[in-house]
Amino acid sequence: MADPDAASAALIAKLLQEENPYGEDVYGYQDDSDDEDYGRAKRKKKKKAPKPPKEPKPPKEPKPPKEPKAPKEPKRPREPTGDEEFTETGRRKRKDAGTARAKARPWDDQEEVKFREALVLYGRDWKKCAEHVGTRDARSFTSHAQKHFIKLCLQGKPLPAKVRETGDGYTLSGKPLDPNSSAAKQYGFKVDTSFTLPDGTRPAGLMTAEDAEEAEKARQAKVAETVGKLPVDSDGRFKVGTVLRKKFDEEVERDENADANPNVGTEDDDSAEKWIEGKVVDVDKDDADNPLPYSVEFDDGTFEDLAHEELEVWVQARIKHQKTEERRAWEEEMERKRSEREAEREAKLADKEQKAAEKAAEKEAKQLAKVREARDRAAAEAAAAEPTEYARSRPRRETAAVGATTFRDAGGGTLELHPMRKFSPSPPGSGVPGAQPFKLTVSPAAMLVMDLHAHLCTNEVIGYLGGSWDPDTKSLTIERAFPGRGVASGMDVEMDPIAEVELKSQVEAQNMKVVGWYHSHPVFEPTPSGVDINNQLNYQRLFRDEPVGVEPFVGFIVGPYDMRLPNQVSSVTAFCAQRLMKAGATEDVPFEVSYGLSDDKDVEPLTVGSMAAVVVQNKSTEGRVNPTELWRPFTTFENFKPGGGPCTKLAKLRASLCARLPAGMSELREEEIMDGVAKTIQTSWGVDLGY
DNA sequence: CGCTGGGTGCACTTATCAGG
DNA sequence: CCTGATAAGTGCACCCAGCG
Repeated sequence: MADPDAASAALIAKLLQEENPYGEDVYGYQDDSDDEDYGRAKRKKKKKAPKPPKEPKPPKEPKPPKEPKAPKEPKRPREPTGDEEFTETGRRKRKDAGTARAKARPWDDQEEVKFREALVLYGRDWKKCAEHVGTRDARSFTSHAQKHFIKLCLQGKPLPAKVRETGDGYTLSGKPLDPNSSAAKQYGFKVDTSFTLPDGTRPAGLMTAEDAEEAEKARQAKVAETVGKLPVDSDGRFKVGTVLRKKFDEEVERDENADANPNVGTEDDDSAEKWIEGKVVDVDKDDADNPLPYSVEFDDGTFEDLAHEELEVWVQARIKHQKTEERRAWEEEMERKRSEREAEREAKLADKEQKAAEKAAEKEAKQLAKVREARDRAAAEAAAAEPTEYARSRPRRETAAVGATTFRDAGGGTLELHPMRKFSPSPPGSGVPGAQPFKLTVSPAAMLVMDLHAHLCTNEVIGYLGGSWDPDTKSLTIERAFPGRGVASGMDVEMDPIAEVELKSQVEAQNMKVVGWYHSHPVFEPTPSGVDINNQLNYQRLFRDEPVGVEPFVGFIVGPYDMRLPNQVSSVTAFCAQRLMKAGATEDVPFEVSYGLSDDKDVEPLTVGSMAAVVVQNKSTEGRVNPTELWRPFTTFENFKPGGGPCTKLAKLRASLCARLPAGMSELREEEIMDGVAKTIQTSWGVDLGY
């Protein structure tokens, strides 16, 4: 797996541990805008002296940013007065158990309509909202709204604009919703249970309470196990024969590695230390006052008398050392397996090539034989006609090796991500050396389908991009994306060969050319891997426009669920590849391709259809995304600071696609399209999204 | 019986006013 | 301007009824 991913997830996990995004008061509830009215209305019932009403204060200037309030010490809960009972969480238990209560009455359709209207009209002014409904008081209204908001959050639907004026969060107050609050929990903020780091752990932010509990239990079990490994007898004494290691601190050179590579944790910094085995050869059991009752013989022939504590430290150190070695072995094993798979894959590829080459060679040989035969015959005839001189001096054709080496050497093709280089700032397609070889324009329709496709699968997805190439202006236009059925294998995708052919004919059926391909990096950055670069080079070669000397073919990578994204919008990068010479060796380098968006006015029915189709196409895909799962427990991640409430994958999808809709589209239309996508997911996948 | 949704008590916080 | 009183708002946990 990609290291950057692991590293970043770990980073986030750490961040989350360090600062709970919900722990601090995100904002001090300072709604400056329209408080006056609000407050006055509230106060009306208080009889005021018939003072001349104060002239309405001018709209308050935005208050100077509040000084960070001195950390309020949490108020002491009232002293327990005796027989009061507390919940496990420290709350006082309710006393209303068994008391009579108002009859619950479901919200009927009319009330529901009024409810929605009220939110649109009055936002969080609950009094006015309740008045608008007419048949409910403010308390009922807020109760209903609380749950309504949570559902909107789950579905990724936006709050009404008027509500957002007083806060983006999906709570009554506008603060970010806490997915672990019991109010939210019962509405099923299910944490993505499939997302694990390469070492099998989960980032802290994605742990459920149960997960965390389990992890803690496991940790404690491990501690117990470690302690249990101390080789002591029933009296707590080290046994004779106990194997120890001794650390020779004086020989330890603080190696530069530790400094040069800060990623090497302190846990491993004993790698440079020297260890030597030793054995307890005698224990002075008789004299309880002897401070150094243990006689130890080390493998270098030295003896030492030691205290119990020293031995314990050493044994613990030894266990720890073994652990790190185990880990190292595990990592090596993983690496070995990975390269094995890689080699296997490459061998397969090479095999394929070889077979193709053999076939081609065979064909060539046959043709050659034919030609030879004809030539020999002609020569024989000529020789018969003319003396042998010509036959002997006639130029001979070297039989070239006809191994169609369309694939590169095995040196490339790793799964490591390669940083992309940038073209020179000269205009794309200008022909200036170093400039981007063509102009690239992408339609929102293509972006929508690509992004949607990537959001639907936890595995990598793959597809083609159809459009046109204008050699005169050197502009490449991508009009539509054609989602393929991917055969995902780990981090690498290949397209089902049959689907590939189908897909090509689909593109052609719409009078387009294949001008690019796309794939996704579900949870890591959209930077091409060696395999991606390889693929791209092969494609480029295949689609080369020889007369113009340009390879009008571009690769897109979509990164939908990278935890590091600053907001909900996926990152999408375009790249092409070049083979460069470097110190006599070739190096294949990805270049970032800049692109513009065509200014469509609306989303055509055809695009809506494509989006529906890709949803349906993936309904029984193995790595199908669970849309109601949490993508991450926060919405924004700016300057490494998590912000906002929980974000489900559905919310992520909606928001990301929304950002790709043609500019200037009405909110109503946006919602219509997004609701359409969500509903398609709901019906075709058979999941309840509450739409 | 478990799930869903309406309703409410508790323990606060926040905004505002009146009186000093 | 400060301060205490007070109304209203808030988050949350929990209760309860209806439903499949």
